[in-house]
Amino acid sequence: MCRSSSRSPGRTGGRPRSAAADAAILEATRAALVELGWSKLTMGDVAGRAGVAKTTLYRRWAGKNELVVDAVAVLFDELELPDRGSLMADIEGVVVQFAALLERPETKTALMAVIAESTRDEPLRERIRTSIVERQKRLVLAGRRRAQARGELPESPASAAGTDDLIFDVIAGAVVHRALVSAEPVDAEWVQRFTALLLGGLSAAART
Amino acid sequence: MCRSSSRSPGRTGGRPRSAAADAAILEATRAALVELGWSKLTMGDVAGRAGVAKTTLYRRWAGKNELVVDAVAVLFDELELPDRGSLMADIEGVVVQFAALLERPETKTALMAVIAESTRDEPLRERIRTSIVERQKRLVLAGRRRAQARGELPESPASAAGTDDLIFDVIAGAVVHRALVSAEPVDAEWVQRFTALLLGGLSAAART
DNA sequence: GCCTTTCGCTACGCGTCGTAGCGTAACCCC
DNA sequence: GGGGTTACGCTACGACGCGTAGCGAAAGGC
Repeated sequence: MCRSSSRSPGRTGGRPRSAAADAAILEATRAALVELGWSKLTMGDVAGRAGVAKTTLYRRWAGKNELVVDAVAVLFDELELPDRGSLMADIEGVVVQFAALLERPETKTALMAVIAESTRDEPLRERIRTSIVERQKRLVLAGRRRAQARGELPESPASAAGTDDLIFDVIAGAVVHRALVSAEPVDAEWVQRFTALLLGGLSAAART
Repeated sequence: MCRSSSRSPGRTGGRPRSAAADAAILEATRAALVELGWSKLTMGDVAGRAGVAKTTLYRRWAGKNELVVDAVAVLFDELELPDRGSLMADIEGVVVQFAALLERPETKTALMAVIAESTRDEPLRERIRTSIVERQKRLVLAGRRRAQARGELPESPASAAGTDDLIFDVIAGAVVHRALVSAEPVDAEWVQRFTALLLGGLSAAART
């Protein structure tokens, strides 16, 4: 996750990295994102908030991009998919959760910024993929399997893996676009209309 | 669009702003985005490329954000929706076009960056909405009307305006997410699968 | 030909970047 | 409990981009 994991693993002895400092830095980064946003966030400011020296930050993260990815990634692990009884209810539930997560200023401001930077930074893109994107596909996987167990979707349709990726891009993309680009509220009515659209497409695909 | 439009309109006399300089600056901004990306793009560099003084940039744009929005907005006007004979073909066509536009480095890198900044900058968000988002909803509107004329969609379904917005968020969001977040290719197979999903949802909604 | 506005140019103070060097503190191993 | 090793806080530094001010010159309207 952070630079410390890329140190030579066979080493011994020496003063270990302070885990408390790691936590304080990531927390300070999120706080700074809330107050300052992306462009006005500085490494020196984060260091001051966390009560550590600026050099300590640079010993662990290469720069602002990597630091913010790690600070924000854990927020996405809050997403859950409890069994709400039907595929429709499950989808609506996760959409509402995701929209609420994107409403938080540290999330919305950081997510788009690091994605923008990742278009010119291949290692950063890979970091985002592994730390955020791939981890949350678990939600789609769980939802599909549960719907299959209920009989709402056919067992193992052709090329299920590609379908999971497609569903993920549609759900996450639509919610992000609605919330951040169109800048209109993800309210109950929109969620219901979107879910109905997606569900209609899924059942239509199941029929063929 | 640029600051010049917000000057006192009733003025008279004086040396007029150079339209050639405007064009050169916007072109230089796109070139700089391709080479440097967002974070390494500087106002001084753009001025140098455009062959104008740095002060000239600041006379017309408040900063990097506003400049880049104007430089990128015109690229989205290239999108067209020729009649391809069916709703399915029309959707596939516009998705392919949009994906190609997002493949261009100046587009992908700038779009996400200005959206990120807009989460903390209300005027910038409004500028993006009027310059980019609202203008491209014309594509959804044209596609729906054409499909209705063909009999593929029912005339004036309940709350068509909200549906147009929903379709726009789903299409644009899914393509952006696939291309920039998941960072996987928007190839012919994906386009067909996505279009089938969307089309299934639309026809399912039309049946109720 | 006068007035107004823009233009290119130079220079400036300010803040952030990312690094280097130092002395000190914390920990592991023997 | 030393000795070795590594992290830490602190300070200082050069480099660079920011955004503005002031100047003389150029370009157009009336």
